[in-house]
Amino acid sequence: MHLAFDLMRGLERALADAAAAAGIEPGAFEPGVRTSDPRHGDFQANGVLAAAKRAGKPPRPIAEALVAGLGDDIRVAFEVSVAGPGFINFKARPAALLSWLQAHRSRAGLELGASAAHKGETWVVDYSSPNTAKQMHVGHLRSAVIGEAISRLLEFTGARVVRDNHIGDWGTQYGKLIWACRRHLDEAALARDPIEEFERLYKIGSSAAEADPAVMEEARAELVRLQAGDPVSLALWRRINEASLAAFQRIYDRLGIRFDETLGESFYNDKVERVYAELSADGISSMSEGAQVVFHPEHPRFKTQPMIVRKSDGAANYATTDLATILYRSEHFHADGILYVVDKRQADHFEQLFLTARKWFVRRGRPIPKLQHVDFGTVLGEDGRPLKTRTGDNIKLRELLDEASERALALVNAKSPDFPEDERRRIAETVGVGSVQYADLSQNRSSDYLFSWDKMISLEGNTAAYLLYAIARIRSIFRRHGLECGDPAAESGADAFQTPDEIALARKLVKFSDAIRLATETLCPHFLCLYLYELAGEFSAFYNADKVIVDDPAVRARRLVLCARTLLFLETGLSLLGLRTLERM
RNA sequence: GGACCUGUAGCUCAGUUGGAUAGAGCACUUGGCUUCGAACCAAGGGGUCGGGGGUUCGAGUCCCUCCAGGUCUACCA
Repeated sequence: MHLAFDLMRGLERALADAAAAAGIEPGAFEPGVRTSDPRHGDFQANGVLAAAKRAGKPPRPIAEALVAGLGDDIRVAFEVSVAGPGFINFKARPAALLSWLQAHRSRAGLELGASAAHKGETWVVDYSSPNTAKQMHVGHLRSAVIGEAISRLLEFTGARVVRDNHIGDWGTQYGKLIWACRRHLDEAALARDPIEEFERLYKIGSSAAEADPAVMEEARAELVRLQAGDPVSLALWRRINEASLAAFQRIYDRLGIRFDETLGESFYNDKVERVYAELSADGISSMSEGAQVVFHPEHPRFKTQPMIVRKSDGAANYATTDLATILYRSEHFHADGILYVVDKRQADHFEQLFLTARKWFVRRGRPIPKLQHVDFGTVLGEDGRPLKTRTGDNIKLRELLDEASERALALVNAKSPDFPEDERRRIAETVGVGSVQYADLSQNRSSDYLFSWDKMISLEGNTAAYLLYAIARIRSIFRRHGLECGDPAAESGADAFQTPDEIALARKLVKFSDAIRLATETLCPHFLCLYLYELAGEFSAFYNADKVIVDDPAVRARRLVLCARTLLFLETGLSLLGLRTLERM
């Protein structure tokens, strides 16, 4: 029995064929296959109702005709029935479930099946993108975590992914910072904690400039010197960047992030002239109040609210570099798509940016990449306001991860006191950081979310710890019985699933492909989280009801298939979300 | 003022883009370890899906309107 990776797609094709054979015009029938409530089956086709409506005929006879026209391969694999007003239900037979699970037994095999979705495409993912000379704080968490998960999902589904950290390493704030560096730099403090020292210096520069117009003027002069390539200014600027990137990387290491490119704003310094010139020559931009701007007359708001591409003082702003960046990504990486994993408050900016870029590219006859703002909401404290410390400062990301790790360590110490200390620490870091990542990913990214230590680290419900625990239990079964996970020998002779809990788990397993497809299509990792949580839940129920290591070799083999695949899917799924997993905890 | 987002169980959230009797977790009640890890499982109560109108075989989901909260709205990113 051959079953494709994506069972839903297979059913859609079979139904389309049956419709053609039944004389329904192509285009008049959209199969509309969805996963369904387990009470009804595994998949259902909703399309007959709409087609019948259009044709002005009763739906049930049409559904029955389609079912009668299905090929033998479908009938062998599924129980097919017509229900209600005209739904077609498909319930996978136990033998088909086993067959699918035997065909998808490795990560490489899953990837092969999934990679059809974006094969041959190049996607640039723009995420994290902090400003240099500052610590990363909670505000930087979501972009980093969501961006990494989306990058991994796209890669898994066949795309070439360019992870680009578009850092803020240029702009007016560097004038003030360098002004302060020249006067107040404390080399000892810099050696101890460079970012802290730069933050201190920036505060000095910023408040001095605010208090004294002469200082402001000097700061501006510093910026001009830097832009002119003054060696002392440039050396300071490089030091700031190096120290900042090193600090960022320490956070990224803990989150499992590694960028392919770090092309910050400064990289586009010499590329903005072309933006000014082309937009102006193409008549896309105009002059208003001394600035070069783009209006969009067809847009209800942007007909009066312009996008400023060059400030009245002649300088570039983020709109300018963002346009130059799109051009670079298009010409240099040949991007088919560019994703911006950025706070939803910047929605207006991206809408203007994309409108402008498309007009510009159309005028120049360039291929237009798909442009999407992958937005996300704010992290809120338990008072419902943006998460801050008690004193009103931003919570540093390093301290947040430290606390997560510490809280997890207290738990590991309580639950597994006999493990060696260094292992307990490693487990705590994996559980703690993973809990932060998972808490963020498991919620719909577009809405704000409430950050609660207790919920996150309580390790109950839809949390990282629950999934990691399921993995640890499966690993334990194999370890205890001296078996290697996924060893074909241990699985040979398996017969079809029989008990209710075996069948329920197997039915959940074969929907892995659907979860990957859904999460990737919508760029919403929480769909994958939800699937993994439900999978772990089905496993726990099965584990509680059916003993795996039993004497009957056929029963043991089929249960080992379930254990091995649950483990594979949980580990693959978590790694696609950017989480590390554990052997034991 | 305008535009956009949000409103689902006491609390925190899902709801596969219009499908069948709206689902989880927490909290609460009850039961389950001499048996592969109880960081677990099983069972139970809890809802006018913010209000009202509409579209259709069918609406938490789409359109209109009102209410409440949030965000953005010309040279910061």
